[in-house]
Amino acid sequence: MLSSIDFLNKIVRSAFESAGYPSAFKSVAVSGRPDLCQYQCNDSFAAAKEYKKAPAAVAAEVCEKLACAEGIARAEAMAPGFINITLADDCLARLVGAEDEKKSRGEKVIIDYGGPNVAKPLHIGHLRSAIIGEAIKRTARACGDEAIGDIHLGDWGLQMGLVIAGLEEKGITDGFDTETFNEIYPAASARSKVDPEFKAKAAAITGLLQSGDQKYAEIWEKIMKVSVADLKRNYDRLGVSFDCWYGESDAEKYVPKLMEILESKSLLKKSEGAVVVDVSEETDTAPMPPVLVKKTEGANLYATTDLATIIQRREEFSPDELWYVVDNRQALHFEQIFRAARKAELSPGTDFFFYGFGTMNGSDGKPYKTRDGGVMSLSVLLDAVTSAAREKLSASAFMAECSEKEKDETAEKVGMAALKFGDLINHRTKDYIFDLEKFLSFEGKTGPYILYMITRINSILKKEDTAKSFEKIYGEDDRELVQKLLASKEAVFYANEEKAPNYICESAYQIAAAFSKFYHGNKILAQEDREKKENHLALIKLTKERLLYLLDLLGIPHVQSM
RNA sequence: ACGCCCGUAGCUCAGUUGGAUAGAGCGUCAGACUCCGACUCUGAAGGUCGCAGGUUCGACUCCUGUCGGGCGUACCA
Repeated sequence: MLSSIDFLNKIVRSAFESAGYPSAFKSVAVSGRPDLCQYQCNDSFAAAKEYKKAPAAVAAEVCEKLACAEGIARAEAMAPGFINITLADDCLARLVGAEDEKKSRGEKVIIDYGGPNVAKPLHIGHLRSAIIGEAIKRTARACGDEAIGDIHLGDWGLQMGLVIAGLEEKGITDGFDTETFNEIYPAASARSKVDPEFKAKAAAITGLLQSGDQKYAEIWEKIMKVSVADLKRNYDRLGVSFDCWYGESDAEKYVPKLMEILESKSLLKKSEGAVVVDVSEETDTAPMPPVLVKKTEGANLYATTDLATIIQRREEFSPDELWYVVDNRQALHFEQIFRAARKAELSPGTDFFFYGFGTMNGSDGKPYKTRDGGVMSLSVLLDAVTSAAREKLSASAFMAECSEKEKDETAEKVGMAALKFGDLINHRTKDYIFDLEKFLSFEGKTGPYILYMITRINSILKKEDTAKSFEKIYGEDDRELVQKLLASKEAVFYANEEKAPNYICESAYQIAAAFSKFYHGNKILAQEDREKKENHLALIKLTKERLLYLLDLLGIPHVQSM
């Protein structure tokens, strides 16, 4: 599929040029008035200003040039100066059926997302980073970037000391599993808040571990092995994968180097006992707190490992860009990190970006909790979604003859599709309300609705397929479907520009809905006109391919039938 | 106190460089199955885009002020 906007941009640009307004043209857009035209260009207003003419006159001149261009069905100037363009059906069909252009190799990007802590159960706070980060990564790749996903494990902080201390108390040295962690960590964490002695012990263990103590290093290795395997299971379930499983422990090796650089550039300062880097700038209108790199007692902090990680990534990958897909609430922290990294030139030539996301809330608008007010673990949530999907699917006649195993697999996929689509349809930066029933519904903008439309296409193609390619539009319904397919090209582009997967969700829904309308209005298999039938089959095949492509960018699974 | 984000239909939310009549889903109401999967489709009602100014040919979008909500502001990550 080729971009209709790219296609039109070339034509309209040359029309502006030959009409004598070479510098005014910027871009064509999908029309906001589909009753008038398919595409519009508003740059006659800019041209009018620049060349001191009436917008309507400019629009008329440009339209005159456009009228004879190939592929254009209509180009009309409308008061006060809009340029309205409609493409010819055969042009639309040609664009939608064409092979994709090869993407040139873009930037090398490292995407930091996921960010789970080792030996602590994944909870719903980790959900958005994982699924948004995954969608952003896949979209970036589709748009030509070389994207590397790094999970950035929290495997080196105080929580490791707490878990080890907890294990020691119970005399556990081996044979533990994630269940053990689920018990030990919350208990140890709670105890450290009321029992200073225990906390000191955990801190001491953390210190020993970090300074290379043999005994603790061995326990740490075992914990890592068990925990990482468990994390992989959870992320697999979500369709999320990482190229690198590096963690804070890997960055720790770069801390001496970091301190050396900061020292050599005279950026370190003592402040209230701690060692800090001042990152305030003269243009700041608000106070900017310094970055703390060493605690009073000399230990490292969050910021220290984040900065060291930048060095690590530079040495291994020399990335053009570094993207952090992290909770909005860490915006200030990363602003500080970016400033410190630039000031110390930790990775010259690398641009840093913070792509924050909002929280998932309950129906009360507050962060989602379990019934007793605790933090809900991710696996509990995923199980709940899957079993609700299983329940829903039990009404399906199409599932009746399937084995229990197949039913389970389908329910898992439908559940994940519901959850991920329900999340990603919301704008990344905003909080949203988790509503399982709504997400799982077959009606409206949901994952299951889109999957359902794919199963309908599958049903038809199973009965009759075609090897012919799509080349002809017959009526309003298929024209609209073609336009929605073409529009998805721009949706992917904008999603990548803004790191906003909701554009892709919306586009997938638009395609599915347009297909559904087409499906209801046209008999495909019973069509007597052979050529028309072949074209319709080819069109729904294209539709299916496009939907699968968009779902894949979102990291959303699909099913053959449900 | 300061800073950032949000406020759009009854509810949940979109809204691409400022563009034509502000959109969608759910819900409500009225319709559509002898037919490829009706868990679907068609149509209708529903709005002073929090409020007040300003910039502009044109503002949900930009600027200022104001009200309401969320979050953040050095030794947790």
